[in-house]
Amino acid sequence: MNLKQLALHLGLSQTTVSRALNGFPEVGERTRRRVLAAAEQFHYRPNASARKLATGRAGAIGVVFSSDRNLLLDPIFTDFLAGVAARSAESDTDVLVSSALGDEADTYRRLARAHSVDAVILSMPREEDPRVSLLHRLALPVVVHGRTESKLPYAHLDIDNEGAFRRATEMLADLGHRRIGLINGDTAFTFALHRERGWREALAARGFAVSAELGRAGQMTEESGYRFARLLLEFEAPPSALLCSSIFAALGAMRAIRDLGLAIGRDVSIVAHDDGLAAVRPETLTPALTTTFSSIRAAGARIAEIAAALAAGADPASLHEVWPVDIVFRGSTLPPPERAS
Amino acid sequence: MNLKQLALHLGLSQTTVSRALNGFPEVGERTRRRVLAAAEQFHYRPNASARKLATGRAGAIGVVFSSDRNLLLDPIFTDFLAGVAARSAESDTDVLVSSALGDEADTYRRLARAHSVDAVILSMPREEDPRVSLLHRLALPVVVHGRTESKLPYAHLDIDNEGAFRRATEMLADLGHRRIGLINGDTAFTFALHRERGWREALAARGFAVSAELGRAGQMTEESGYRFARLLLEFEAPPSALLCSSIFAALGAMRAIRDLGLAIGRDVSIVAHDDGLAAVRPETLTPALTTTFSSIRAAGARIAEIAAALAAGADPASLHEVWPVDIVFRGSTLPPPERAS
DNA sequence: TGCAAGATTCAAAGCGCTTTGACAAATTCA
DNA sequence: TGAATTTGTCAAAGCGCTTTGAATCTTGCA
Repeated sequence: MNLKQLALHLGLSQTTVSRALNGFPEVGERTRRRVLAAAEQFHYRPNASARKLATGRAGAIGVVFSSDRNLLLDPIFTDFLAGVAARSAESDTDVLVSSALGDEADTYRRLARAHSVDAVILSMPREEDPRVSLLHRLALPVVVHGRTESKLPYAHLDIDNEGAFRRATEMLADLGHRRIGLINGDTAFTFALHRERGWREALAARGFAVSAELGRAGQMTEESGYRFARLLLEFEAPPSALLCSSIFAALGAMRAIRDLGLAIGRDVSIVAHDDGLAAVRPETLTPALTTTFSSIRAAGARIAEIAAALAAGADPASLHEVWPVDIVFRGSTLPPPERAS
Repeated sequence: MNLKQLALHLGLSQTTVSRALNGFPEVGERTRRRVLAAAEQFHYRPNASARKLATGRAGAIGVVFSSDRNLLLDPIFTDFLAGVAARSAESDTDVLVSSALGDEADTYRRLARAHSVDAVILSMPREEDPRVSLLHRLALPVVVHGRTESKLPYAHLDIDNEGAFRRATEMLADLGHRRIGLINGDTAFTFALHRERGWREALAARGFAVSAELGRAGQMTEESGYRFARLLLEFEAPPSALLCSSIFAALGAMRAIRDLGLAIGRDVSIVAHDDGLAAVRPETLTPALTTTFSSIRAAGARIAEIAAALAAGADPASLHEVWPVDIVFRGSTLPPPERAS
């Protein structure tokens, strides 16, 4: 059943039916009701492609699997995407997921030139990210999940990674910790850079030595969490507390602590960033994990809204949000054990 | 730059340019080369919507976040989707991700009637899954990731869950284990049902009592793995080995074993199903985990191919695959400790 | 009652592409 | 050399929708 048939059936013009369906004001109330009823009855749905062609808008937003993480996939992406998809569904927008084969820039160019999407979501930005200016040149609106250095006005939503890790570090310092290790994501990415900065600043503010060797960055997997934690804890003067950039890394760090015959909390405190994944809940671990928490799913949902606004022509310069991050205090953080130092 | 402009520039008709670009045979070789060169030069890309409208095919496949797991998201979905997206990119097909708000059936109806996609991928099917017949009625080709009871011909790709868990159970039995627990996914889903069946059959084949209480099913999270393992291990006659349906559940089970002061492997053996996630690698754990392994990413890639074939009109009845599952023997499985029993 | 203003409705022109059926040019064959 | 093919190209007709600009029908008011 298409518009023509529906119009024919109703004895109306396609124009009127289209307008009635799309809520234009110049349609009589009686007529509108008739149209709506018939559309309902025949399960009429405008053909997506035809509508796109006529309006020029794709009615879709794009998400590109960045090649950076193409091999090493981040499980939190599911939650993020679920947030995006859920909110997009509400505004009847499609979500197009593309994988960048080879050059990621090509993928964006393809999306732009084929007019497949009205806006794209850019994940895991780097401090200097050429993608933002590329998209600007392509005139493809973008909302960045995170932040990047750019003079160009670009919409973004980020969480306060710096503040979160600063406060977490301060909290550990308040408990008496002097040597606080950081197990971070790859600092090529802005979020990791910000976290490192927060940690570094808090240490500096207290006058603690900021030794680079206490800050490690890499993949946020269980295994690398384990490896880094072991490395740090086997130092002459090991840290008495560890900050982990992901729950998976924290799992690895906890394993390392145990493997070394130490107790989590009592011997080595742990704070982890929690994105709110259902698969591993920090509050159910033993001991329950102190976390910096921010729901990545909620971020996805909000980003979908921003993308929709952008697609509708909103000014990117006005679409900036930085969400505060909660610290949830639990059993994995205790004062450091008594020591000579 | 659109087709018209390109044709104008070349002094050719739109027809010829279109045909040249799409590789039709009736275009002169010289002409074709000219057209291709110009298209390259001007970065011409056909407008996706226009092409869809003209051809009637959406050039996209759909993936629906099932409401079943909408709240409790599965991190392995990222890997699956990455596989789908990567392969789809090769065949220039879009991947549309939709979230089912409310009734999932509505989402499929919407996709079908708006002709947004040429085929859909159905994940986590149940034994009796109304979605398959719904999609059949909607004439929307479907490829099921897993299997379901249905008389209708439907394409699917599944892994041999039953065989995997049967062999894993047999392997444990061969090591001398008599009481083997199962920590499974929700048996409302076929994959979990099959795994349970494999476990059950192996036990029965050896003449071991198949006590229902040794088989537990629920979410595949760390927490529920912990809970179930604890429950089982606190029995009067606890299992000496545990089969876990996911690496996350295995992580929880390992924690439970340790919390009870037991040793993984020596006191309680563990086998887990490994989907190949990078975030948690069974071979790097202590002890390294014995697993049934099948890359969910590879499955996603192959499913994208099947979906493309379906979209191109292939007969679903001919598109069935069941992949064998490898068992990878590692340190977490040892003979059971000597006991009175 | 007559007419301007407002409320509805419509026919037709795109949107940018593919594809059909016709036509011209080049080639082959008798 | 002329007819019969084959090859290469084109104009035009859609695909199903939105939207413009004009036409028609109601009202309200003088």
